[in-house]
Amino acid sequence: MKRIENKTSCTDCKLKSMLFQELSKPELKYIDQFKKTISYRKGEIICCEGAEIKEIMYLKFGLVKLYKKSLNNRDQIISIAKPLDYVSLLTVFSNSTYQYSIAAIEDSIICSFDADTIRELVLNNASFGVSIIEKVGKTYDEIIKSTFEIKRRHLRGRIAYILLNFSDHIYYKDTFELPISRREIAELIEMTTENVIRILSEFRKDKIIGIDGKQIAIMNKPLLEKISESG
Amino acid sequence: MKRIENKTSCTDCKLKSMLFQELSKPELKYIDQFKKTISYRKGEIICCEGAEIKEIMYLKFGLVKLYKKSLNNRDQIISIAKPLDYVSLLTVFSNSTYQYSIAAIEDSIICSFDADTIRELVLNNASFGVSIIEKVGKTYDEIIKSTFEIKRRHLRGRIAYILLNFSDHIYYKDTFELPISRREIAELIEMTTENVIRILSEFRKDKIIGIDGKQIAIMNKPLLEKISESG
DNA sequence: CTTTACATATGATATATATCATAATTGTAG
DNA sequence: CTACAATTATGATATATATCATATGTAAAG
Repeated sequence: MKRIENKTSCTDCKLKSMLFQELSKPELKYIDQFKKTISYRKGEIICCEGAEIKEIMYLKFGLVKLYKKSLNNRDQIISIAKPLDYVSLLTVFSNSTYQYSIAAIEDSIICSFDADTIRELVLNNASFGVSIIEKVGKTYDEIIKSTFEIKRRHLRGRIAYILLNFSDHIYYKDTFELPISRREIAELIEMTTENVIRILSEFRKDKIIGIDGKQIAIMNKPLLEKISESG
Repeated sequence: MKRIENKTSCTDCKLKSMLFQELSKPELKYIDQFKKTISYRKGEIICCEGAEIKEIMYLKFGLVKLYKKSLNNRDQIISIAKPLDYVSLLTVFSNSTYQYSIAAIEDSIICSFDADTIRELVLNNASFGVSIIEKVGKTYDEIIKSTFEIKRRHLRGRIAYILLNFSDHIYYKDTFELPISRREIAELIEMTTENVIRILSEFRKDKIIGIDGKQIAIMNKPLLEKISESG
């Protein structure tokens, strides 16, 4: 189902900024030879935990979820990543197999580079290495921060927190379409699907949000923020 | 309360292996000039979340906890680190302030290097940079794995899991002294202090473990493992 | 077009876990 | 040595959350 395209060269790509800004033009041209640009449809799996890592992937467009599978069919979503957020995968330099699975939760475009080639580049360009350390470290710190924030809240607070997160840090709008199902929200903030649905309904009845399927409209943001903080 | 010593030079240090093996002798001599070796007593705070990062610290001996403070006086322990486990701090290259607090939970010895000096070294020695990426990435992946394992268990399973963790990955013995209080165990595996105490007592009554204060003896390991897996 | 599976929805009930209360023990500061 | 605080301990109770049951709507499969 995945389609490979190859239009933009790395030298012209505006999205290289975060990571590849340390690379020279010749270096960019060099990695461009090994680059694949792959589109994934919403729902498609990009990589599976345990599989061998052969390439380094960069999210250029879309939204993906990082998750770990649990035996009892209850996965845990580690984080939701958006473009520029990070090079998926974090694990690349430290492990030979993927430690997480990744799936597209919106139509996405991934730039994929041969892992050995990137490794070679780092050895020849230390400041490129530093920018990778910086980016990877910041991403992990954010994952840990977010886990911390979720764990310290009760269910209502968790729902409020995650709605505000979509609004303030992903869509930058008070009206948006949830990219994931109620079940996946449950896997993201550690609760049951029924309670996600129930609390969303409560918020709707209290006129804090409007719901139309996956469409969410935040109607009383101050109250939602208060619930996120203390509820 | 912290005492600064300076006996071993980095060139002779057996603990440099993980990270500094990529450095040449002159480089080791160079960082040696900026190195401080500091001893901390059990209970002492090594650094505080939010403070400016001026040095990179390496745990040479002892045991420390990485934790985040919560408003309601209920901290969350992110992980327990032992020597060679990692350079504390993970955050060093990605943030200007500490994202976690660190405290000694056993008498510990920390090697502390000026952060700018290390940064400079990385820029001059790319393979040193690669080894940092590898080590930091692996450490973060382990933290996320352990969080995943704790979240998917019920309370009894969590207690079993953490006891096995001390036994199998920290002390390599079935009899050991807990380095942390029941309250800290609660902060580590996300439950209340009372329930930690209660379940430990249950395990004692069921002859799975022996308890004498902080001294723990695992008496029925197969059963403890079964509880960790499915209980 | 029917069948099947999955997502959303809501109520009733069960249960795991937290909270509250109290006491003994241990550690610690004066 | 005494006084105070923190830790360990256990029981009773409250409550947050999960589980079970059932229904409707919606999307995928034959």
